[in-house]
Amino acid sequence: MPELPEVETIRLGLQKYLVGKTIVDVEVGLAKILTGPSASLRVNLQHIIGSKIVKIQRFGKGLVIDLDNGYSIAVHIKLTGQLIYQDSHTKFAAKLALQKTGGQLPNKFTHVIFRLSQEAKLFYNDIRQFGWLKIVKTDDIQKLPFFKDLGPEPFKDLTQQLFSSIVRKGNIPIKVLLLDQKRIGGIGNIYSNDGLFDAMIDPRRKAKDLSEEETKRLYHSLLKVLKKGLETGGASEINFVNALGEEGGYQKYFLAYGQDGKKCKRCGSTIKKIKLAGRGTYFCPKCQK
DNA sequence: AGCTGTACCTGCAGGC
DNA sequence: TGCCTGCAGGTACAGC
Repeated sequence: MPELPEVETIRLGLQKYLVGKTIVDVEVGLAKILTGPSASLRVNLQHIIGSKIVKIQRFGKGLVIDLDNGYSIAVHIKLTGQLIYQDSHTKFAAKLALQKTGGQLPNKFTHVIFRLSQEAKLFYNDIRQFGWLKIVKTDDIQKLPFFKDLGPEPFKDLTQQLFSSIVRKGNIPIKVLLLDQKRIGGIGNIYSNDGLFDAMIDPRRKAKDLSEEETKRLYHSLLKVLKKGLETGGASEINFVNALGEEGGYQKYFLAYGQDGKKCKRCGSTIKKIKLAGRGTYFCPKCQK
């Protein structure tokens, strides 16, 4: 599931390949995916066609493609969105990871195609159509609903002290708190499960009941699993691929996520699966206290 | 205000 | 084989 490490992996790829390219044309297959200030798609596209890509930013699980004319394209890939870059040199890599869809781009899940300078293309694919792309003035990015309320995020402004104060205020299970993007930005179901496993903390415990020492341990465990996710290029459990269409490797290192019925890597007892706030939650009932 | 439950979608696994 | 059901999870929003 795309979380901070997965979205950052995409950002790094886009940063490498998109910066300096000009948007020549845009083809939209599913209108609800790409929106902008106007109700007219044609008017919205006028804000980006002919402009040059200058920078790719990430805020939590959101991406922002900045253009040289004061406009940006904000992107949220949600669960199954993919941003895949292709030019004459990169085609082959993308083909490998897209065998499920016949190894072709575009495919039936391609909803937007950006035609770029130098014969390059950027495809937005999304099986479940939950994701979105929004054309917006660069100055207004932080006014968008998702970005406006985004909490501090690991490796940026989330210090250990800040994390502690957020946890102390949480009158909800610690796992549910970790998933709340308004409190902390960038963590999703995989890394919350694995972080809690690494910190040996029961996901059901009320956040404010954690001791200072446990909170500190959890902070470092979260950074540890997120770092592993970054190093391995993200988790490709469902549909995640990087900007070249290649899968990541973190799924080989899952500690607790998706491990129900398997042996706990630490104590050997069985990993259990429960539901917490409607989400699959995996933990070791023996060593997560 | 803050929390919970559900909608948004589609593919896929499992049961019969 | 094929139909049906439930499940997967990030965010937005209705409702308590």
